[in-house]
Amino acid sequence: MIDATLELAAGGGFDAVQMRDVAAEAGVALGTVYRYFESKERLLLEANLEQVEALRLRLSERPPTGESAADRVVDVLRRATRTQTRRPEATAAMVRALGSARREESDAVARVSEAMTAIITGAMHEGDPSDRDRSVARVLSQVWLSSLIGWVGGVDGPEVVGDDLERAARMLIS
Amino acid sequence: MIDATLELAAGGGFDAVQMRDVAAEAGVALGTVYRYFESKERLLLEANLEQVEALRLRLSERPPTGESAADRVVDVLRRATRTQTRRPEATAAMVRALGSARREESDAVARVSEAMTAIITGAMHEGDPSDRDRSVARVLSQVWLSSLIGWVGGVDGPEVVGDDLERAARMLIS
DNA sequence: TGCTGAATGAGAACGTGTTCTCATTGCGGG
DNA sequence: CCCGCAATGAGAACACGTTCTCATTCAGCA
Repeated sequence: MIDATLELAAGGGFDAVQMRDVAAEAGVALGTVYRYFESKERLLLEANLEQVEALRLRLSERPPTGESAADRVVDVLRRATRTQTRRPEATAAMVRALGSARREESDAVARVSEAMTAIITGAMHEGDPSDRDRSVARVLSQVWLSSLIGWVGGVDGPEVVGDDLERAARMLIS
Repeated sequence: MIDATLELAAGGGFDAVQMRDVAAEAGVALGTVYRYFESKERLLLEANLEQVEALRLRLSERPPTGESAADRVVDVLRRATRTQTRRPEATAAMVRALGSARREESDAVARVSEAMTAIITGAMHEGDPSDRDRSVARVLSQVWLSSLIGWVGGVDGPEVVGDDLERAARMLIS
């Protein structure tokens, strides 16, 4: 079902992910989709979580390059941004799910946000992050989300996301 | 229509703002609502814009207190946060509209975000903001949006919004 | 083999955002 | 006063997320 979701999302964004189509594409009944995912948002959030975890895996295999912590964080964020902007429709669908999540989906939203924060602290340096590291990473993940919302909403171009993140990272990590 | 929207939103959040009810409450036909607001999101975004402009007005009448730029910015952000968290349902409705806006509403999203950024640069000091000021304000408005999304989505408590903003402001403005 | 209960399939049904149709109203120009 | 026309009212109609119903399948078990 998640594969079907990603495929439909990549094709036409949020609106193209229609629950009936997800069910058909996955070869199950509509009720079965709702047995496992309580809403369309959750379905997209779980798909998003898979993507973020995949990113985390790729990063652990091929760690970020860069001399300073700031450089490494910028590298990670730009790589992530490039991955997202390469599949604009799929990203738009998942970001929209993030932005319109209800209370019932708060656990999924929290997992996505924690995964992103962990990716950023991981790029800073080896070992446990300090409190300040965690605060910085949290801010960056918030900037990340808002930038993506601006991009998928057509407010900014795709390059703005990376630039915003780089500026924020360099201001926060000295 | 915007008054009706705000009233309904204050009562029950995003889901309580039903276009038929907005029309009835405003004493117009459903088609008339759609003549002036192309979608439910736009209706809520225009309502949100009014709120943000009202905040800007209040701040110009009663400027933020504080010795340093950081203190003044924190004061503004905390006041704004208090205003929002006092009407949780209305805020939830408008934030959800912001988070799920489509391309057609990009102008409204941009206006909200610009208004917020202007409020923050205005709190820093008199006169024109520098490029760095603008970057800092942009980051803070992004943190503001993401924090509100986290709050209305039930991920964080209301106090987290203010704390996140204060931490971010103090890290960015020295 | 037959029984039981959970999972699933198939599809109807409902609510709400959105679109469409068409008659009515009201106003400015002849 | 009447015409033309844009705005509006009233409500049907449509699309899609969500819920519900009920029959069928199938694994585990006696």
